[in-house]
Amino acid sequence: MNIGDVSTAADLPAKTIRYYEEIGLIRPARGQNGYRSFSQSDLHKLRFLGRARALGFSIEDCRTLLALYEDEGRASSEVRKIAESHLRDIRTKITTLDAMRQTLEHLVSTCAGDDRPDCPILNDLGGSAHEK
Amino acid sequence: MNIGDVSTAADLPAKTIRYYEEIGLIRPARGQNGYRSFSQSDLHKLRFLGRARALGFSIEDCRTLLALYEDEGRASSEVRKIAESHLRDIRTKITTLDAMRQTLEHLVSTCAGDDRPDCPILNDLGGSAHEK
DNA sequence: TCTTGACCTTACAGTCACTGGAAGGTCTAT
DNA sequence: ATAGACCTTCCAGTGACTGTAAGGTCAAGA
Repeated sequence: MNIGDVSTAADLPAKTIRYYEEIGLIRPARGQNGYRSFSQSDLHKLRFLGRARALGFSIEDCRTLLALYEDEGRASSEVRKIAESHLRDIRTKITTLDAMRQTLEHLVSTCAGDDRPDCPILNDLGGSAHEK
Repeated sequence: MNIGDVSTAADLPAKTIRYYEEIGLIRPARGQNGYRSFSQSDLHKLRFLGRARALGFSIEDCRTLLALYEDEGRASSEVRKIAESHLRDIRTKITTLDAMRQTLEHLVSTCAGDDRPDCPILNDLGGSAHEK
């Protein structure tokens, strides 16, 4: 399969697949014409990577997870440790974003949003609530 | 004030403040020795930027918000529009992260996490639930 | 056989918002 | 005079791609 075929099959941009090769996540063979020639195994890895990235794992986590996936003798505790650490990061991000959301929702709700200059959002950013 | 003073006062790294000058968010004066010389107004702007960034606004949004803040004749609808758009982005991010969190929590809970190789997390990433 | 267009290749720059480090100038206190 | 804490600029690196340019390859139709 050429890169366009696996791009469609794995639902990843061709650019991304080339990038994954560049950083050593996959090592597709080459035809005489210089084109990359992808095996079923390559495609399978790309799908694995696509799913792991969709769950927010970093490229380095993906590299480790893929190695564990290929290692028949792995301990599932290794995998679980990575997933739990990532889960903690995600929970932290959600907490941060939720605090932003609450603050912004409050500010937006108190802003008239008309053609007058008075604006609680700018007042808050300007520090009116904390100083003076 | 020198950069170290405003760095402390605005709780922003000196590196970040130099970067903000480089991209034209602030324009501190210079002393004869070439050191940046920050006014109270510069400090005020830096605090504004720090708060806006903490709410997740992009640098370009910050630039616009700062300009609106300085513009006595602005319409609050301009500000509200930016805040609402940003709020939508945040809500989308939270939704995405929450879906990741749920999937990961489920996967982690079904993984023994011991020294055996069997691992539902890797099985899922490998596509076992979707193919075969 | 020629040409068109869809595919493929590499290489380099740009994204976002910083962050790190090197190499050197300035200021203050001893 | 010197030490150390400041300050300066400049360049490179981060993560994970994405865009663009310049060119090579392949299959189908006139």
